Amino acid sequence: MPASDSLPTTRADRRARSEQAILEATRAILAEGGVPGLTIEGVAARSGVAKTTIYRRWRDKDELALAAVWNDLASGLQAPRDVGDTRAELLAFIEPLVTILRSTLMSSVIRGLTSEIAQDRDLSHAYREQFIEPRLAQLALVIRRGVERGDLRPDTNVRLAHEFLVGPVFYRLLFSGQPLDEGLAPRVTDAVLRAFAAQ
Amino acid sequence: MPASDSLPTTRADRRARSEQAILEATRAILAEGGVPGLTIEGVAARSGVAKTTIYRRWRDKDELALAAVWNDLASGLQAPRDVGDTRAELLAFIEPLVTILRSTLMSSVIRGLTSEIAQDRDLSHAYREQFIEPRLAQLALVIRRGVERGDLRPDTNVRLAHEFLVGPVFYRLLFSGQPLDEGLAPRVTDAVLRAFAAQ
Amino acid sequence: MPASDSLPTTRADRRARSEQAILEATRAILAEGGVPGLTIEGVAARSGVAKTTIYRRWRDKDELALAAVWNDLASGLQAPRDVGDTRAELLAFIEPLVTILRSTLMSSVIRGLTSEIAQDRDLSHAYREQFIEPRLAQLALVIRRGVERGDLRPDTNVRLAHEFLVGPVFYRLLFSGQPLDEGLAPRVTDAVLRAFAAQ
Amino acid sequence: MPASDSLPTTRADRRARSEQAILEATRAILAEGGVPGLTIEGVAARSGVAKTTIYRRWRDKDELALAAVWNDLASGLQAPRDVGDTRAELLAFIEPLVTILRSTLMSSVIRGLTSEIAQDRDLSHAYREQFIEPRLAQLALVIRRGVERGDLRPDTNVRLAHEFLVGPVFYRLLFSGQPLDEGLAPRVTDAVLRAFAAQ
DNA sequence: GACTAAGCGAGACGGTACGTCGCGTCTTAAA
DNA sequence: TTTAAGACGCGACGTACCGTCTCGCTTAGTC
Repeated sequence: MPASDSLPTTRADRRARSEQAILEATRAILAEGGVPGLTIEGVAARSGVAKTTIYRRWRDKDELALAAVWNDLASGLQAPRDVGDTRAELLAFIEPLVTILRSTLMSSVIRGLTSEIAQDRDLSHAYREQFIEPRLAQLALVIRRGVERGDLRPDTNVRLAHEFLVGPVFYRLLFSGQPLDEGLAPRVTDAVLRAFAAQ
Repeated sequence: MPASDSLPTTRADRRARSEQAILEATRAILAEGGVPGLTIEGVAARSGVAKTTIYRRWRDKDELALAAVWNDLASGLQAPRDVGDTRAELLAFIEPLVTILRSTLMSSVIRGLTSEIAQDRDLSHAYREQFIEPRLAQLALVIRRGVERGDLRPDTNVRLAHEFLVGPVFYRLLFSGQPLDEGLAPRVTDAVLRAFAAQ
Repeated sequence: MPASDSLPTTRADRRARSEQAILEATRAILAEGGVPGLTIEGVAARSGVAKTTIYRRWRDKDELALAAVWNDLASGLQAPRDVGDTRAELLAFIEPLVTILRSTLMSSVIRGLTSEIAQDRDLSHAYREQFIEPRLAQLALVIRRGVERGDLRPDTNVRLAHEFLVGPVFYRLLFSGQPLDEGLAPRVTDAVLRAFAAQ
Repeated sequence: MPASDSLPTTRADRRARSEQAILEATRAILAEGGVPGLTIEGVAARSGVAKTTIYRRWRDKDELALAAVWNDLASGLQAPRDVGDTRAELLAFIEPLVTILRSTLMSSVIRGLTSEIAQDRDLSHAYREQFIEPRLAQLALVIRRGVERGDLRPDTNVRLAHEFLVGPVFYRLLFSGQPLDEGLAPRVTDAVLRAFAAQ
């Protein structure tokens, strides 16, 4: 801070620094009390930032919470590479999601935000645009390769397949309370393979 | 002496009458503004009942909202009868759920309560106990008959099958925004039949 | 008649017994939390009596509190006997009041009731009628004897003298927080004697 | 920083403006219904201020009520000037108190607050510190001059004299209901003069 | 090198709803 | 008839956060 010329502190720098402070504080609070424990006032106090600074960047606490976990969420879900094995690729598609949702932070954030995502027009739109659509695109490639290999029916519906892959995962997370254990991804994958097998 | 059909006003009567007034007001408010628009104060004002009377019966607005739709939810989901046709019975299991969730009231309530169900220990416990477990029991009968008929694999896992049936439905409701159209139930049913087909 | 040898329980008995239970509970609660801690609901719970039974006898918690300490208050303040010494008789008039108000129970009750006595028409009327007037009558006798003995001026105003005797005591109790110590009564007495001395 | 003298709506300004609105509303409500009629919610509604803003400044309605009349109370009770006449100065000490307490507003406020002042540690402390002690200091000067003039005994106890002057006034206000008429101050003054006369 | 304006911290404010307390009324059922 | 039991409408409480709105300070980039 005093370091005269060490940190040139452009406006963008200041912006970035307070943004980082906010997101870190948000993650810390989320880890402690989940979405219900998250308040803008709390984030402001913890990050040493003014409430207005937070409101300048995010509309409400839901957007903030999503932003706080966005990187981890997005970066953990990469497109499966072509490994010549449809089952392996489907597994590579769904396994990371299960793993991420097993983490306390991410699971509690998703649990807490689901109602908002399901209700808020803007938030749901953003969620689909930025999260679901890219995932569908990833899955479409896997399925196309599976069809070409003769593993999957040519008319396999990508959306439906996606719903079968992730539906059970979210259902466990949100409703049934069944564990997101290591057997889940393979079992889901196998069921999908059978459901959409060629012939 | 019971004055035939006047108003005998026993304690239970008063209790029941204000309970009805509360639940009706709750449904009306839910229909208008969904769970976010539901406030205890609003219900009290609309039902002509004191706030305390509401708090005497339900811990918070989530329990109240669930109670308000409970009857419709539970009564709409009956065990499929044995009709000698596994596909028809699976359809009879999942179709009513899709239909119910298509209604504005029920879908907005479920959307709004999901986060609470997923986060609140008591509420999630109650939800599983009173809602999921009975449904699993219903499905178990259908699957047993399917196995006996040679339609389903003997080792068909009821929980997994249930997750495959309802997971896509809730995923549409909460995240993808895809419509709960008439084709959904049959498509889900067929996929499950293939995924767990005998042989 | 049927009650064989147990308790004949006439209606008056029941009435008296619950009244005693109420007053005892009231005193206990007053001793613990003073007038602010006194609630009708608390008294009902503690005495095992229904709220309605309390309301049948006393209009509100102020009347109840006053009733609960009434006996002690009234019985402690007897008319000074003629002992041939005006100073001794004035002392015998004011000393017991100071002593009573030194007790934790009585002082906290008076502190807590003062505003009600000062504001409520009925309560203030009852207080004057049942408490102040008898005391004035007691003091009038003392003063008349003092005048006859030549100790006090013949035109000594009883009300004014009374105000001088008790005013400082209540002022300490309510406002100044000065102790109601043993020197207070004599000092007040002497001042009054001088203020109204003959000649 | 100096802000000259225009209308720059500084933070202090906003603070002062809402404070004035609150105190005015408080006085109006007190005038109408006394302390029992005073509610924070009522003050908020009448002053157009949020409840929280009131709670930010005063702990409860008693502090608020006291604050609302504080100026009138304090400004009305000035130290008697040296006029070379002890009786006149004692009268100048006690007369304004009687006059103030004759006003409907002030008398009803004091009646309503007395129990709180007598019971609440903080409030009673504040009352003594800010109100009684300054008055004792005023009276001490009067008495010192009276002693120097040979009107009062050299060992005249200021606290006791104060209690004799104000005790009767408050006793009338709170308990006896006797009027605070114009004769009261002179009679109290004369009695005190006799009680503490030199020789 | 001085000036402008962006961005920020600070924090007061109006507001909504919360969940709680105790009031005093009322009705029923038991003694 | 009196009581206990207890549900109820009601008013107010004090609290938690919300999102908005200045206000000055600090500083970066422009003239």
